[in-house]
Amino acid sequence: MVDDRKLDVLRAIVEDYVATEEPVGSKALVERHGLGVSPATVRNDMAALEDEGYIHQPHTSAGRVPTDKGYRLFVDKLATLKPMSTAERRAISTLLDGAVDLDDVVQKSVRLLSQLTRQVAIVQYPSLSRSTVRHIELVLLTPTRVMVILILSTGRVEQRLVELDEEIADTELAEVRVAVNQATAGVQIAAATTALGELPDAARPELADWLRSVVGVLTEAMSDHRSDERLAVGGTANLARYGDFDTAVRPLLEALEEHVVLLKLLGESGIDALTVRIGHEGPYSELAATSVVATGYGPQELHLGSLGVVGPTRMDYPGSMAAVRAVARYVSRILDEGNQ
Amino acid sequence: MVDDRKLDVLRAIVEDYVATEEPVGSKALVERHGLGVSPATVRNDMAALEDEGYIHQPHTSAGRVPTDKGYRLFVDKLATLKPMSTAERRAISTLLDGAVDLDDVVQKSVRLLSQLTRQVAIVQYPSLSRSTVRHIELVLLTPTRVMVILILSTGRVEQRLVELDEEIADTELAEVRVAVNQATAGVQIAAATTALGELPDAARPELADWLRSVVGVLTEAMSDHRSDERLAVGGTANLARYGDFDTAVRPLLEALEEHVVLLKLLGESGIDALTVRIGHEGPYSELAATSVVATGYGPQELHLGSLGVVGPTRMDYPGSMAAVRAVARYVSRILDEGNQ
DNA sequence: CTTGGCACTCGAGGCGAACGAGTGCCAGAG
DNA sequence: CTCTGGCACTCGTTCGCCTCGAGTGCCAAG
Repeated sequence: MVDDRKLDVLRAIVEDYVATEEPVGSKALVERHGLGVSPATVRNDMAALEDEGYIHQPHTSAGRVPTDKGYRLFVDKLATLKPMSTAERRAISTLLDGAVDLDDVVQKSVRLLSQLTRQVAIVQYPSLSRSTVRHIELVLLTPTRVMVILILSTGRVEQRLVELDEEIADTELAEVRVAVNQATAGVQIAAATTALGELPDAARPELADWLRSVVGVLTEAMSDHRSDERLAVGGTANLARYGDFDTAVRPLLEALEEHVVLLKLLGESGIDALTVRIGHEGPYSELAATSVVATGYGPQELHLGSLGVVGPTRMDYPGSMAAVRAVARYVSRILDEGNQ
Repeated sequence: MVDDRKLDVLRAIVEDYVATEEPVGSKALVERHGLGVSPATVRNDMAALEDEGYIHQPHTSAGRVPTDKGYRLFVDKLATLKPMSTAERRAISTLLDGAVDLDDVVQKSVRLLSQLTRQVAIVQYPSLSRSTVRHIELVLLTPTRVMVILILSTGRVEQRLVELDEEIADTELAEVRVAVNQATAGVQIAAATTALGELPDAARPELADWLRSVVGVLTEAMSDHRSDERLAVGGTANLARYGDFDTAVRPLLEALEEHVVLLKLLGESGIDALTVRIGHEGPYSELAATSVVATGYGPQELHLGSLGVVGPTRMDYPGSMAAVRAVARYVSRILDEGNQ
C-alpha cells in the first residue's frame, strides 16, 4: 500500500538526494520539508518504501537513496514540470531565432540544452529519410564532371561529384535536370528513390547513360544513412560536477564517443512524447547509472529526429524534462518556418 | 653543464614517468634502463638536473618528475619520432581514402587521431578564407526566392536563401549566374568578395537590384567566420584514463566546450611545422597541466587549417607527434586530390 | 496509527606507529 | 676529477585502533 504521505516522503527523498548527493535520513527530512510528522513516523514509512523497492539503504545506519523504481514513480506520479522562467524562454527564442542554417540550429540547440539543464545534451540531425526533395541542381564543372546538389525540405544540402564517361552539353544537362526534378520535387525520399530508378528507361535513349550516372549518385546520396546518424553533443564539461567518476562519468564519457550507442539511447520517441529512461531501463548495462530524458521533434506530426539530455540517474528530472520539451518545441517551430 | 649522460637520465625519467605516472627514483631508473652506472651516480646527475630546472621533486624523499622545461628539452633534443607501424599506416590510408566528402574526411581524421594517440584529438575544418571559389549556383525556388549555393575548392558548400523584392525570370537569373561566376570562378575568397562588390554597378542596370541582393548574401556567406571556427573534437573518453581529475581533466573538459579556446590552442602552425606547446607555454593558465601537439595541413604550401591532440603534459610526445604528422599529411593529400 | 525513547550499527575521521622508497652526503677507490 | 658503496635521514603511505555521530529498528505508551 502506498498512501499519500509515503508518496510525499518519497518525493522529499528524491528532491533532497538530487540536491545534496548524499543519502538522506529521517531527521533531516522532517526539518527541511514541513512534513508535519515526527522522524519516527517517517522512518516507518521509509521502511515500507524500502520493502516495496522504491528506496535503498547503502548500509545499515545510513540514510536512504532512491532506487531506479523510486525515480520512476517520482517521474510518473510526483513530478510536475518545472515551468521555464521568462528569462529562459527569452534565451531560447532569441538564440534559436538567430540561427542562419540547419547546422546552426542544431549546434545552438545542443548548446542551449546543455546550459539550461547543466547536463550533457544530444541533438540528432533531422532525419534525411522522412524529408522531401526540394530541388536537385546539376552543375557542369568540366564537360565530363557534374556536381550534383540535393536540397531537402529540412534545409539539408548534400553534394556529390559525378564523372561521366562521355561529354555532355549544357542543353542535354538541362534536360537531365528537368527530368530528375520533375520526378522528385516535393516527393519523400523513399518515393523519390524509386521514381529516379525508373527514369533512365523512360527517358530519351540518348540521355539514358547520363541519367544512369546521375541517378546512381543521387540514390546513393539519398540512401546514405550516415546523415541519419549524425549527432551533435554538448555540455560534456557538466560531467565534471559529478563525483562518482568510475560508475557514472567514465562509462558515459565512453558512450558519448559512440554515436550508435547514443542514437539507441535517444530511441524513437514520438513528437511531444517526452521519454524518460532511468538507469537499468536503458539498453546498456554499463550505463545502469545514467538516465536519459528525450523527445522527438519536427514540424506538425512529422518526426524528424530526437533530442535530449543524458546524465546520472540522480538528476533534476522536472527541470530537465521541461527544458527538453521547450527546446524541442522551438526547434520544431523553426524547422516548420524554414519549410513553408 | 648538461653532458650526455645527464641527457640520458632525463630521457629515462621522462619515459618512465610517462609510462608509470609516478615519480621515478634513482634505483628503479638504473634497473629499467641499462644505464651502466650506479644509482648514486644517477642521484648526482639528478641533483644537477634539478638545479637547472629540468626535473622536480614533489617532496623530499620522493622520486623526480620532469618539469615543463624538462619536457621541452626532451622534445627538442631527445625525442625521435616513433615510426608508425605498417598496420597503423594502412589504417590511416584505408579509413581516409574511404571518405566521401569534406565532413567525412574531418570526422574520420579526428576519430583516427584520437585512436592512434589515445588522446583528445582536434581537427579544424578547412579555412574558408584561403580557399577559392569553384562555382556559384542559383536556383529559383519560387519567382521571388532564390537559393544561393557557394561551392569552394575545398569541397565546402554553403547555401543561403535570398528573398527578392521583385520577381525574376529564368533568363534573367541565368544572366546573374553568369555574371557572378565570371567574376569569381577560381578566385580566392578575399579577392572574390571585392570583385562581387563591383558587380552591380558594372552590370546592366536592370539587373542591378537582383545582383545586389545575391551579392549581399554571397559576401556575407564568404565572410562568415563561423565556418573558419568550426572544429571537430574526438576521443574525450581518453581523458578518463588520467588520474588527476581536478588539475588535468576538468579544466581540459571545460576548454573542449569552448571552441574559441581550442582554436587559440591549435594556434597558427604552418604546414609541416609540428608545434608542441607544453603546459604553461600555452596561453591559458588554467591549462598549465596540458600540452598540445599540433600542425597545419593543406595541399602544397597552402595552410587550410590545423589539427592536433591535447592531453596532460605527461603524454607520449614521440608517438603523438608522429601520429599528428602522419594524419596531417594524409589529409593534405586527400584535399589535394579532391581539388585538382 | 503516531510518537518519544533507547540500544545498536557502522562508516567517517583522527591519531600514532611501523614501513619503506628515496634522498643527500661523505669518504674511498679508480 | 669522477664514480661508487655506505649510511643516516626524511617523509608520505599504510594500517590498526579508537571515538564520534548520524541514522536505524523496535517497543511501549499515548
